[in-house]
Amino acid sequence: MKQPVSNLSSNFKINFDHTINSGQVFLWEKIDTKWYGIDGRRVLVLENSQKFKKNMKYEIDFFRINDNFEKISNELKNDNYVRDAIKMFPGLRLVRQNPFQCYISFIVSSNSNIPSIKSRLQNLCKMFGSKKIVDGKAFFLFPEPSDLANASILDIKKCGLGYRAKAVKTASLSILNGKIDFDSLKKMDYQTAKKELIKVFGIGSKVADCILLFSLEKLEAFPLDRWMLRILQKYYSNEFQISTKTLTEKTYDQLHENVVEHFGAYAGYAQQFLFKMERELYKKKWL
DNA sequence: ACCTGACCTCGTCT
DNA sequence: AAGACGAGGTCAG
Repeated sequence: MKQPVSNLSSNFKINFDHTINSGQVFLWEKIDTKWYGIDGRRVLVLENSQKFKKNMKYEIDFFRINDNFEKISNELKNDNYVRDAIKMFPGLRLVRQNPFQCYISFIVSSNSNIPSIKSRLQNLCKMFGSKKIVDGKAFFLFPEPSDLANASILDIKKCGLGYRAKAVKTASLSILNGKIDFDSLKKMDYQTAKKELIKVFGIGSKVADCILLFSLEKLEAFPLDRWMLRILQKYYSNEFQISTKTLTEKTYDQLHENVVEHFGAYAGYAQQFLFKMERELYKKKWL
């Protein structure tokens, strides 16, 4: 039996450039050689060739260092295209985000491109978040649920959210009144947690999957956005039937079921590699 | 139940 | 330089 690789020693294979530039996170910027990122009320700071020390609990958690990536990637490599994508971006990883920030980020993402999403989130932080100085630089932390729940829709709109402003306010209220509780959602199975999320105004199948995958421990979540549909159509026309029409909730679920059957329990990881590969191919902007 | 159009705004392209 | 276009979807009719 092969000795398991120590998680702390294998993690420096993580490539922060690739991981941050993969559409999972929006509030990161590179200054000189360091990445600075907002995650809830924290500012994460990382160097390119960062090695994780035991006391970096928060960073270890964020970058999912304790996932057994050897095992996961071995399983993913059963699929040829995912295998190629892993070969191209071996240091790409999923991250584990602050749930509230992730929730709002993807509500705000609907029908938008990444530069717009980033701009809106930055504006929300500036208007509703508190300031923190790190390395002599000023950062604005992500607002708390109460900050956005108590804000006026008009003020939220000033951040460039358009019709999404109402959704951000009501979704934040759902946190305050307990209709959405992230710790409970983490404990539920994928399907049950997803049903709860979709009850929230502004959250559909795709956004729910992003929240589940990037912040609520559901690695079988596989966000089916226009890119992923294009990818499935392009490389997997033998495996999946993709119609050109927009998916209804039911057809979405059906396709997701087939996708998990094909890619396995770590389908979410597969999605991240495929998404990264295809968007790089078209030179799409990340941040 | 499924299908279609409308939707705010902004970065990018011409 | 101004105008059109489309973007990691969702909701209502």
